[in-house]
Amino acid sequence: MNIGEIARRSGVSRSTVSYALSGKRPVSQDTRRRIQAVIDELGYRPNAVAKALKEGKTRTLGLVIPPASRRLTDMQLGFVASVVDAAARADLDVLLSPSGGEHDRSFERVVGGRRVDGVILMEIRLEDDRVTRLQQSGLPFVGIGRTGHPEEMSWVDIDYETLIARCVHHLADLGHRRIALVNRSAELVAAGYGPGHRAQAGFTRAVAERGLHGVQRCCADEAQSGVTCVERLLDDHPDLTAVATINEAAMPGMYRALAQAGLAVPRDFSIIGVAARDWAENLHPPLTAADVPADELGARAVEMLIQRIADPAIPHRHVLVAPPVSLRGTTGPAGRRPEAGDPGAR
Amino acid sequence: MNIGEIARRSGVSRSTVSYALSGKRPVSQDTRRRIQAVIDELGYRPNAVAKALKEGKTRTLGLVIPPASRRLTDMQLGFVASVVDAAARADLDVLLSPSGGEHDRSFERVVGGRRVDGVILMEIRLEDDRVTRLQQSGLPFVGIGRTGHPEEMSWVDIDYETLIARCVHHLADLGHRRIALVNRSAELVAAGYGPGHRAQAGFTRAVAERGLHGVQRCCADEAQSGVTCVERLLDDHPDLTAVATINEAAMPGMYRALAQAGLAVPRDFSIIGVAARDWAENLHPPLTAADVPADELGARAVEMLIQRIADPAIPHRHVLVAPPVSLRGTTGPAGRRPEAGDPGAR
DNA sequence: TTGTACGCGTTATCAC
DNA sequence: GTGATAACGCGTACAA
Repeated sequence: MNIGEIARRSGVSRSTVSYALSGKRPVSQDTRRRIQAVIDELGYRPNAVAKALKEGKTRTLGLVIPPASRRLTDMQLGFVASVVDAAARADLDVLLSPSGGEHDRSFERVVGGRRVDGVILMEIRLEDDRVTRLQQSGLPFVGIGRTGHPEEMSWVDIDYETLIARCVHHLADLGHRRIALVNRSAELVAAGYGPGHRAQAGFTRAVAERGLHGVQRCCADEAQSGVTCVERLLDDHPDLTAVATINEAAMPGMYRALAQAGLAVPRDFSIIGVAARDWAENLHPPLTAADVPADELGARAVEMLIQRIADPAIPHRHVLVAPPVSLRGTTGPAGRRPEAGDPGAR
Repeated sequence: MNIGEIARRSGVSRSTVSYALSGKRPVSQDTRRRIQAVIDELGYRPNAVAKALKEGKTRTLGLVIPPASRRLTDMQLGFVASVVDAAARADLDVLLSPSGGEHDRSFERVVGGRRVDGVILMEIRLEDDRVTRLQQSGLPFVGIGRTGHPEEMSWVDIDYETLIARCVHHLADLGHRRIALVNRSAELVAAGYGPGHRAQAGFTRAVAERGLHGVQRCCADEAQSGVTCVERLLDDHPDLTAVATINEAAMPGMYRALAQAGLAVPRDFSIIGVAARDWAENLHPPLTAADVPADELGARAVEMLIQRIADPAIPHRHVLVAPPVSLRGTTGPAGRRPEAGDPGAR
């Protein structure tokens, strides 16, 4: 069922069929109708692969996601959803490449095989092989996240450093003196995961500026780890009165640990984070958080990528968002933790 | 940077380069090394599009997902993750098609344009245009879910009818007499969404078998709707003592509504569901549920699809899973609901 | 090992 | 203005 078959049955040449379909050359009403009738009858659709080969455009975007084995966070899912959505609106398809490791086969197929017109990269590290690979391949790409050399690529990112600092200041304004940062997993931070490092930097800076006492902890990206992480924090630092976090997945567990320790939020303990907007809203209780507009970021990344594909020579663009903190009632004035056996803790 | 360029620089013909790479014909050690040196130097990788055109195989699977706009449930995400994962293990890429409506452009591009070797379809309705379209296209496909004419396609599915019946029997065994089914959204059920209808059927049947009093409710797929749905159920049926549900997304809200009504689970009220295994485990409290092995189903679907691609003539296969109910403590003996103002409710 | 036809749609070029 | 011919994109595989 190819264009030659349509041409034969309509009694015209292949090029005439092509012109009739694309409209790039006028074709007489009569011929056009005859061709269309055959097409409708046989249900012919041009072969997208042949078209892609000829035009050198696949009309497909590659989306590199973390390996499916480890669960994606809600924010990551928000990115994926918005990228897929924005691409569909531009009549582009999305090819998924689940690749975390260094020399991933899926990544190599998509990038090396020129299966896509451009790539969107997630979960970028400060030093990232995939970025290097993409840069030398010349394939247009946009990061959701950035490396330690952010000038050399196009990206959209969340300003974790500023946002965590903002969280710390908010807590300090409420009178908290001893606070903790619950970061992403130790492996991720050790691997040079940007947000983890930038959150640390922002925390350290803000804590110093306000003369607070700050503790930092890594925590695996899942609820149970959130439980044990907070349990240990409470044990080790009886005078802790608040936590800031960028670890969405651990949040439900952190709530649970506080409840089990008999601490009411926000009366006895405050908690604040950086999280996807709708996720923070739907948490129970809704979390006071810097609301990351995941859907907007994915759409911006797609838009930037489409521009780079159209003209790879344009200068790199950088979008750094620092959304305001939405107060939803999980932070309050620092009190004294009603800790049994340590009534005078400060 | 194509195969001709490599051939020129190595001083051999294009076909020799091709054979050196594929190994389908012997090539002398010397020539092979010379070719490999050029390839390494230039970083040549065969163009996947040209290869796909020549071979008539894209080495890509299409995955049709619900439109990204409405959030995917945890079970759907589990399907996507396991499909992507299983495909990657077989060195296949996955092309996403977010399409819910009838004549979706993305779906038409993927199916009509022969961009993929096969398709996995999710969220199938009893009457589903996309299934019809795929059947007449001749493109191999496998459903995660099935239509009302299940013989005419290959699928893996969850036996919601049996599972909900099993839930009802479990509740009946515990002495519950008045129970409710919380279904998926009214629109989905009205549109002929299979699981919704089959759950209804199983519920109706089991309730009749045990002589119980059953109520059915549709509920939008999100937490807030779960709250109002349960609130209304409790209002309308003061003697209700248990709920069974297939609506994951509404569950957190249902828990909340029970807590706010002062009902302790499972002392005052029992709740049971059909849900993805790890999701049910991580809920708080962990939900007594028929544990759907989402990862296994996705992998099975991919495996079946790969077989159908290899030989489209093999008979259709059907995998219907009915996992056992895992008791996690959200069901207990029917008591009397400690309802203020209605102490004698039965 | 090499030459070459092929898969399929697009488009420049030529002819009427 | 319309229609047809042929080359092209790139890798594969048969015939020589």
